[in-house]
Amino acid sequence: MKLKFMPIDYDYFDFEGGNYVWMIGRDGKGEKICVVDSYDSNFWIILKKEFEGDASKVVEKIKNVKFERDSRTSEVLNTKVVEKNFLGHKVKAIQVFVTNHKDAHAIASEIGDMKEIENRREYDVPLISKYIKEKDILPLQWYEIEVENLGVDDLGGFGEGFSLKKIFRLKSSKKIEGPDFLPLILAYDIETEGMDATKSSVLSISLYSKGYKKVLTWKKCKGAPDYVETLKNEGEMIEKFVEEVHKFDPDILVGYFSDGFDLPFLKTAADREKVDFNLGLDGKDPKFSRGRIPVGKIAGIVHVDAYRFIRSVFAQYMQSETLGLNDVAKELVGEEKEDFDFKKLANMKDSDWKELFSYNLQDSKITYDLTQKILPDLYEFTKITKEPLFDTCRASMSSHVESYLIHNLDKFNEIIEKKPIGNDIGERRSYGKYEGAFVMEPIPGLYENIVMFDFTSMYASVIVTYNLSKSTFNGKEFSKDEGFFPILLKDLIEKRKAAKKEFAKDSSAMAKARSNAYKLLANASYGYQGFFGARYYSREAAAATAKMARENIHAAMKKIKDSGYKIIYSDTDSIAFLQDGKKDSQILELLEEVNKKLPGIMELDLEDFYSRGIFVTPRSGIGGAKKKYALIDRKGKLKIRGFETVRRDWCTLTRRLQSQILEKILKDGKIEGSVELLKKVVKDLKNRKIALSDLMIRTQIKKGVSDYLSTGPHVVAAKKMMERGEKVTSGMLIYYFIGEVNGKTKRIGDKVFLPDEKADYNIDYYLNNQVLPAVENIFDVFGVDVREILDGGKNSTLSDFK
DNA sequence: GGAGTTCGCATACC
DNA sequence: ACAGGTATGCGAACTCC
Repeated sequence: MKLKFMPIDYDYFDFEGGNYVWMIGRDGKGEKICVVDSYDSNFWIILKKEFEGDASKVVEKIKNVKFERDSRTSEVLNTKVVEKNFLGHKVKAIQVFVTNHKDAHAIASEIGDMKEIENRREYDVPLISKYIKEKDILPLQWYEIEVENLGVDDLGGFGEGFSLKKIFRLKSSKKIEGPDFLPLILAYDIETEGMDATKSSVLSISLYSKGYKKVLTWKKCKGAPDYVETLKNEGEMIEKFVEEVHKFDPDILVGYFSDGFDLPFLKTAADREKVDFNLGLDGKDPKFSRGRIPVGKIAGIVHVDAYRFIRSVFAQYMQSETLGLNDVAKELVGEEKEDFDFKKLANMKDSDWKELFSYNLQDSKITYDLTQKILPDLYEFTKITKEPLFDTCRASMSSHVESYLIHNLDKFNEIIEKKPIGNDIGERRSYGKYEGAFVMEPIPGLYENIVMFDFTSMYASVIVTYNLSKSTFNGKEFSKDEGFFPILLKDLIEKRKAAKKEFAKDSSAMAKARSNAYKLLANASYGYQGFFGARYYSREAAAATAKMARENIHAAMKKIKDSGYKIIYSDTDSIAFLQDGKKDSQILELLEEVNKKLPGIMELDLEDFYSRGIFVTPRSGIGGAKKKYALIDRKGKLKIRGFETVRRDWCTLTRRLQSQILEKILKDGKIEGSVELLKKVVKDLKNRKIALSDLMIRTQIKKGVSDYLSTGPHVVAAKKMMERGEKVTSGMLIYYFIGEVNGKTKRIGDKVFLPDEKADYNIDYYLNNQVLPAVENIFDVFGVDVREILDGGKNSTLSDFK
């Protein structure tokens, strides 16, 4: 029987000691089907140069290797001697086929360090990755497949318990063209009494999709809206949730932080209430793998935690100050959470329940909208890195790069390098840092008409231009023969260029996502080579990349300088200089001139023209501060970098005042008027007119409270919270303000108050440790001494300012 | 016990 | 631990007399 098939989700199981892969996907009619295929687990043995002629001898020695574990016998089934490449060199290798992939590593060890063997490889590559690579059955691509029905008793009754009835055994497959995949997405969110699932109940569960909304609860509430369905108790509510998900039959079930909260909470609650939580299409419960954050896998439905993908792929390019649902949804889709005061939970009226249900539903709705927004990116990452959607949405940037490499190595007939283990990591980390980017110290001042050039994907183009990678380094220098890493990176850069052009033409979300995915992968590839956990780690390549980047930026700076321009700033891949009355066209000519001299694929680009910019001294008062400046472009749009305005650990009052002053200066080109802005704030501060919310300081707690060597104010605040019985977890933002206390104390930590504590704010602190430090250096550029103006020449007592 | 310095920490830039 | 190094700047903790 022939079918069209697009795999979405992959998993595997054992039968009679061997490995089988099962895929859930859609057929040509859009129906969900399951396709089962066998997988022949294998790894590689690479022979030493001098023993290449002894391949058959080695085969003879290893073909009887057996390994027993957990009443399972694994053995070598077959071998194949093949000419391969490894790290760019031709090698003679033996592909060793074994019974079970779980034992591949053990068998590789069992074979041991024979004198003929140089290396053993690929036993550490996950089964699904190997399957996708070797059988070339890629996620989210269409195939024409030849299948036969899988009988009920086949493969040990594999299909037993499946709610999905169409289960096939794969005979052959052929890649074909097909329409883009529009997955059916269902978002969910839960509200609970507390944080401990063994004790606290789930109060309600919301579900949302296009044309579908539902809130399940067991809390009685008069006059609840139609979308609310009230069940008898918590257990029945959870059962109903499972039923609703199965009825809706989504490709993707998505939550926000649902790996870490919603799914495990529901599972624990289901166990506590002794009801089934068989969400999987195989009739089983979600599986949770151990790790820092648990991962919830539902068989046949891709469980997506939108938070994880956003954090690893988008976070560094986003403006949001937290990665909470509210901030992220506001930035990406312009929607916000509703308000609900959780203190009310202790005593809920009907109207409060209605509010909670609405709040619950809104969370699912914005999670759904957010998922629609990031879906093109998720889709492109999946296609480019060729890993299943489930893994793509959870993978770190380094593993995206690595997947991209691994799945493209066949073009180079290349065996995959191993992951570092135990000692390797310690050793790699012990080398310490290498020299990185060049940052020029600016001269503080207000500048007019500034041009900014920057290199496009500088580090990636350096790697390609100079052929810098693990396999092209011979211990001393980098070979001229192009290595697979630079070639694949060059491919990424070219594809990115093409995608960018395509986007300029059709401007679809998908075209944009394609361009974005290529760019992100290319930009992460430099960090990947310097990352101790990388298979293709090369400290030499990373250090050389930084070095050649420095050389190139210096050469470009010299060219610009020699053409008569004054450079005012440079950081890593950008150069800012004064236009100095020259026409725009002359600047573009200069750009072309510089570009002519650049080696390889390196390219300098015009970032923008700015009408003004300000650079300040650092707090030490010596020279100019790096990574701290504000520019205004010709359209009047501000670009503020490094200033307190863009730092979330400064209070709103300070940030707002500083940004107002920067804006005024950059728009007017003079300091006049800014003193008044400051005076007003100081006056309000002294008269206690400032709202406490504008004085709240937010700092992230990044480890366990007891692990701190130095007890900063936010640690003091966290301790206070714990004393009250509030939960403090590492990674959360701690809010506090500095208040007045009696008695002598030096430590600011002794004046820390939590947001709801009753205390007067500390005028002296907010004046001398917040507002003034943030604006002083800006005024200083204009020769204005703020403290002198504020207290009329006296010290900073400011007593005459009421 | 105060002044000066170093260190730990969070956050930003690219 | 889950890409890298370069920077600012606070506040606590230390050193020194």
